[in-house]
Amino acid sequence: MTVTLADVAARAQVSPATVSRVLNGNYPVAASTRERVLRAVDELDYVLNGPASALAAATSDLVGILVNDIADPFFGIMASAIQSEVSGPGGRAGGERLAVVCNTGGSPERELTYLTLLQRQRAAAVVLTGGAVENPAHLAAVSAKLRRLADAGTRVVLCGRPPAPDTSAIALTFDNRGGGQELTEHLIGLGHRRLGYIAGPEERTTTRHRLEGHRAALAVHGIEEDPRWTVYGRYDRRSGYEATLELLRRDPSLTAVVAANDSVAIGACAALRESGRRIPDDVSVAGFDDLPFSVDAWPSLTTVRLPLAEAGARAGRIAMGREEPPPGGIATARGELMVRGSSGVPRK
Amino acid sequence: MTVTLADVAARAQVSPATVSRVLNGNYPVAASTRERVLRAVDELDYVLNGPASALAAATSDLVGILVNDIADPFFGIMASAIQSEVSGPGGRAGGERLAVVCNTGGSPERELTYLTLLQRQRAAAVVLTGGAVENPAHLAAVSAKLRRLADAGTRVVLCGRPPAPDTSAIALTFDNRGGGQELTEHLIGLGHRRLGYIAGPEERTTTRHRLEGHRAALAVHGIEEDPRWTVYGRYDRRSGYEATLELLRRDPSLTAVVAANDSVAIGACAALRESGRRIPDDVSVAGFDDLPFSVDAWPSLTTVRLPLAEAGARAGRIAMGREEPPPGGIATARGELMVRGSSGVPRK
DNA sequence: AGCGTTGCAGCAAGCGCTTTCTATACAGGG
DNA sequence: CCCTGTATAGAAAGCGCTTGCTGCAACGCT
Repeated sequence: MTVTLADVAARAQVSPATVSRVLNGNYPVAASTRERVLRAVDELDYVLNGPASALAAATSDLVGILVNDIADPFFGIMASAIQSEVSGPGGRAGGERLAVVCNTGGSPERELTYLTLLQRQRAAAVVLTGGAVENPAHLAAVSAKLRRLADAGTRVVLCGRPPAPDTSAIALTFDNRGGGQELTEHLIGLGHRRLGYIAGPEERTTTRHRLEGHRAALAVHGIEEDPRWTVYGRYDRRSGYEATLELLRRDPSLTAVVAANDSVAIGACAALRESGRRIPDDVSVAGFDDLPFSVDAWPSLTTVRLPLAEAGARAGRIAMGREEPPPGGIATARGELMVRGSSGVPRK
Repeated sequence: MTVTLADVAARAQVSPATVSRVLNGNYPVAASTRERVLRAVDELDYVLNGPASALAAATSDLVGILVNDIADPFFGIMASAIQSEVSGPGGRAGGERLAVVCNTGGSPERELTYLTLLQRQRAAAVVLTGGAVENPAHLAAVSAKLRRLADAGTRVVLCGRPPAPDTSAIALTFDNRGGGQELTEHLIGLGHRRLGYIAGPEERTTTRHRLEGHRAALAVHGIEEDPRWTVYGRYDRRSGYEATLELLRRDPSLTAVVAANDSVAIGACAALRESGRRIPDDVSVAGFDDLPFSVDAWPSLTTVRLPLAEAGARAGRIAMGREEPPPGGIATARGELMVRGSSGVPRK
C-alpha cells in the first residue's frame, strides 16, 4: 500500500542502501545515480518512514519546546524564535527538523509527561521555557528527567528559566531580579513611597525573582514594606484586574502598582480606571516583559524589556548545535527599563 | 546503555511479548504477572522506544496542530483547547498522545513542510487551524497532502478553517461573513455612513469572508463604498496602527473603523488617540474574535465573539475519534456580536 | 605489468517493538 | 479418565530503515 524505500530502490534500479544514502546525503553517490533515485522518489511520491528511520539511526528529527501557556505571547514569541532557528538557518521554510511546541499549562505533571513523551520519541533536543515551579520534589523529578534525556543524547536547553542543578542543561536566563529592582527604583525615584505589588503564582521562580528585586529596591531606599501591599495571582489580565481592586481595598492611598508582567499591568490599568483613578496622575503602573501590546496600551506601559526573541533564537541555535553554549553553561540576559506614559510623579 | 523491553522482560522473568502486552493493555495478562512486569518497569526506569513501537505497530501517538502564528492568542486559545482534549479526556494531566503545535508563520511552504514532516512521523491526527491561503496551487497541494495523510490513516480536522475540497477532512468553520455583516450593520444602525475597513492579508480566506460580510452590510443599507476606505495589512497591532493612519490620511471624515481582528483594532485605537480623536465620540472602532484582552482595552472593544475554545475542544475530540463528526463533515459556528464601549453614535 | 588507491554500490545485520500463531496448564463435562 | 475449552505465556517473523563491511571497477603509480 504505502511506498517504501525498497519500492523506490526497485524503480531506480539500485539497492535500498543507495536510496537511503541519497536521501541522507552523507555518503558519496554518483551524480547520475542520485538523479535517478530522486526521480523515482518524486514519481512514487515517496515519504520517508520517520519511525523506521529513527529506530535504525537511533536518532530522530523531533525537537520539543515546552511552554507554560501557549496563549501567552511571552511564550509565543520565544517559541516562534526557537522554531525558526530549529527549522533551518536563515529562515529556510521548513528544514528537516520537526520543531513542535508542547503546552504544559503550567502544570508540573504535564511538564513531566511531555518530557517523557519526548524522551520516548528520542527527541533530538528539548527546550524548556519560562519560570519553573519551585516545588523541590518536582524540581528533582525534572532534573532527573533532564539527566536521562541528556544521557540518551538529547540536547537540553533552558530558555528564560533558571539553571537545573545537577544537569548538563544549558541555561539562558533573564535577570528578573535586576529588572524588578531597576523598575521599582525608577518609581521610587519619581517620588513614590506606597507601592502595591501584584505578583504571579507564588511557587514560580519568575514570580519570586521579580518580587525580590522589587523588595530590594524598597530596602535600598529605606522604605518599609507593608505586607498588605503584595497580592499574589496569575500571570494574566484578569488576575491583575482583581488584584488591583484588592490592593485598593486594602490601601486606597497607594500611588503606584507594580505588576508581575504586562498582562497583569493591563488588567491593573483597567481596574484603576474603573475606580476613577487616572494613570499616571493618581496612580502609576508598571509591567514587565515589554510585550508588543504594551507600547500602545493606554497609557503606554512603563516596563522592563526582555530579549525574548533573541534568547529564543540563541536557545534554538544551541539546541541545534549551531552555536557554542555560554561558558559554564549559563548566560543571563539583562532586561532594559522602558519608561513610558504609565509612570509619573505622584501628585499627593 | 538504554533499557529495552527485553531488559524489562528479563528482570520480570517473562517474555518480551508479555511486557509489551502489559504496557499496551490489550491482551489478557494475569494480575500477578502484570504486577511483576510493572515493578520491573519501574525499577529499571524503562521508557518505551517510540519509533520502534510506531514502526512495529504502524501507528504513532503524535498529533500535530498547525497554527499560523503561535504568538497570536487567537491560535493559542484554539491550540490549547485542542491539546487538552487530545492529551486526555477530563483534562487528565498528559494522557498518552503527544499533542504538538507547529508554527507555520502563515507561510504556505512551511505549512506543506510541516504536513510532510507529520506524515513522515505517521501522525495519528492533524488539526489545521485558522484561515487558509487562497492560492489555487497551494490549496491543491494541501488537499493532495491531506488526502495522502487520510489514506495513511491519519485523521484530519480543520478548525476555524474552510473545508478542503476533494478531501475527507472534517471542517469546523466560523461564520466570518455573517459575523462581519452583523458587526457592520450594528455600526450602520448607530448612524455611521463613512466606515473605514482594515483587512488582513489579501490572500487569506478569513480576510475575504470578513470583508465580504462588511460589504454585504453596506450594500444592504445602500451605502456605496469608497475604495479608499479599505486598507489591507497583517493581523497584528502594528498593522492596525499604520493602516488607521493611512485611512485617516485618505479620508479624515471617517466616523468608524472596522478592523479585521481585535489586535488590529487595538492598533487602530492607538492611532486614533494619537491623532487626537476620541473613541467612540469622534470615531467608533470594532474588532473581531473577542480575544481576552478586548474586554478591557480602553475603551472596551465592540467585536464579534468566536467560540475558539469550544471549536478547538470539539476538533480535538473529533481528531481523537471521541466525537462523531458533524453530518456532511462540515459544521459552521456563528459569532456573537459583543457591543461595548468602542462603538457609539457618530457626532457629526 | 603489477598493485595499492579511490570511488561507488550492494549485502546483510540489526534497531526495539508488536502480533500472529502456537504451546502449555488447568478446569470441567461426558 | 480422556477430551474440549479457556486462560495465559512464549517463539518468531517481521515493520522500514541505516550502516559497517565487502566487492569490484577504473585509475594512476612505480
